[in-house]
Amino acid sequence: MQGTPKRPRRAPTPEERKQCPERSRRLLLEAAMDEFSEKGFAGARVQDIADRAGLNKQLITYYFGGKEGLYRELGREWLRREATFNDPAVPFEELVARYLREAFDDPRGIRLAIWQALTGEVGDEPREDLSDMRRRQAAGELADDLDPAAVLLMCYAMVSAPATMPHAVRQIFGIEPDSPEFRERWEEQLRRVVRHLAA
Amino acid sequence: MQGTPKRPRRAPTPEERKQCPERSRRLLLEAAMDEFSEKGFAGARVQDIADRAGLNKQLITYYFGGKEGLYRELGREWLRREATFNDPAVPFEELVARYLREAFDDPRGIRLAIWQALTGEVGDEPREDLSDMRRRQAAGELADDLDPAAVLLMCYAMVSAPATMPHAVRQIFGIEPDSPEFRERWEEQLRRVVRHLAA
DNA sequence: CATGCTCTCATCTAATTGTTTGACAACTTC
DNA sequence: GAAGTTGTCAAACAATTAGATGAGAGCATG
Repeated sequence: MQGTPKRPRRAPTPEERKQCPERSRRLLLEAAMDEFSEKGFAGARVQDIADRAGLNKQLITYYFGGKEGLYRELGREWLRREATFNDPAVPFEELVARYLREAFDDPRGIRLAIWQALTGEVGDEPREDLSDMRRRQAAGELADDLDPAAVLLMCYAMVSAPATMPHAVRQIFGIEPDSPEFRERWEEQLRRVVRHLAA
Repeated sequence: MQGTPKRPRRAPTPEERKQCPERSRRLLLEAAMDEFSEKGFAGARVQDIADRAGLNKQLITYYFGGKEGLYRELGREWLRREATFNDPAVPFEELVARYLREAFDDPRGIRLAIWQALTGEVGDEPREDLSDMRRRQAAGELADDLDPAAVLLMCYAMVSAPATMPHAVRQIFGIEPDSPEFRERWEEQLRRVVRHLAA
């Protein structure tokens, strides 16, 4: 127990030290999104999150009250972003394609959602509004014999598929789920299927 | 450190003690399937698995070499079962419906697979055989403009959807994913969609 | 420049958890 | 029935990990 007399701590980049509080919070959230979406809540390590953010892990307790608080905050944040989609003016096929591209570009949100679903967490999201789907059906964008709710769920499932079952993609297609080839092929097929559901 | 002098251990049901080795293995595998499919590898506790099996947790090491060994064995076992499906004689719509019922009756396999996918485990399953799908397409069970591989993946996704996104089911349908109402409704819609993909 | 507040860090602590150890019962074989 | 093997268990162990503690910088305000 010899006391290394506390080295004066090397400068933590003084100029970017100034506006730290908000910056640190942001860094932690970003790092947490990476870790949690990759390994889930149980699998993620606060040490890894802190390392990734380049900060001390105690800050997780300081800012979010601990690992779980950080996780919850992440969920809340994602929910806020989620809400801002669905443009009634754009055709359904295009809407789905947009969602898909978003999912390809950053699968973390979907992965996080799946993890939450698997671990049985119950976020109290409001009941989904189906009136837009019904309108599209009435406008002929969707066959009359189909249930708008079911179609919506199927679209979710298909958009998420590359993230939730990458192994199946490899097995069936023989290519990597995140390769440009697959992206293109999957989007095209998704569009065709949507068209089939209109006829 | 007073030695409780080892109570003679209450009888572990002597008659069913006889054929234990295989029985214990089986019990552990079954319990492990429950736990792992419910909480994933990181979330599952060997203690819980042992409790559920009514056995001592040390037996997990004894039989499977530890938690991870048990997990792997489970994956291998599932793969064996998976292989025995796909009857070329039965129409595609019916095939999908069967898969779906299987998934509803015991979602553990699907949940386990999703968990493995999420944690990025790479089981080296062989390349999926698409010749049957192509045959069906040629026979008119599938529209010509669709990619058989894509349709197959979509079916997987739709069958798994209730397990992978129960939250979405509640949000969109407003009912429980495992309720008979939903089961029925989802199967019917799945059938209709498959029919749409044939036209 | 002293004082106080905010942000940050290194270290310690307590709890959890997978695995090891050693003992002992059941069954088999001789 | 003695000896050895196999199956089972309880308790100890070692590693991991989330959170607590306390101290020290940065920066504002008096």
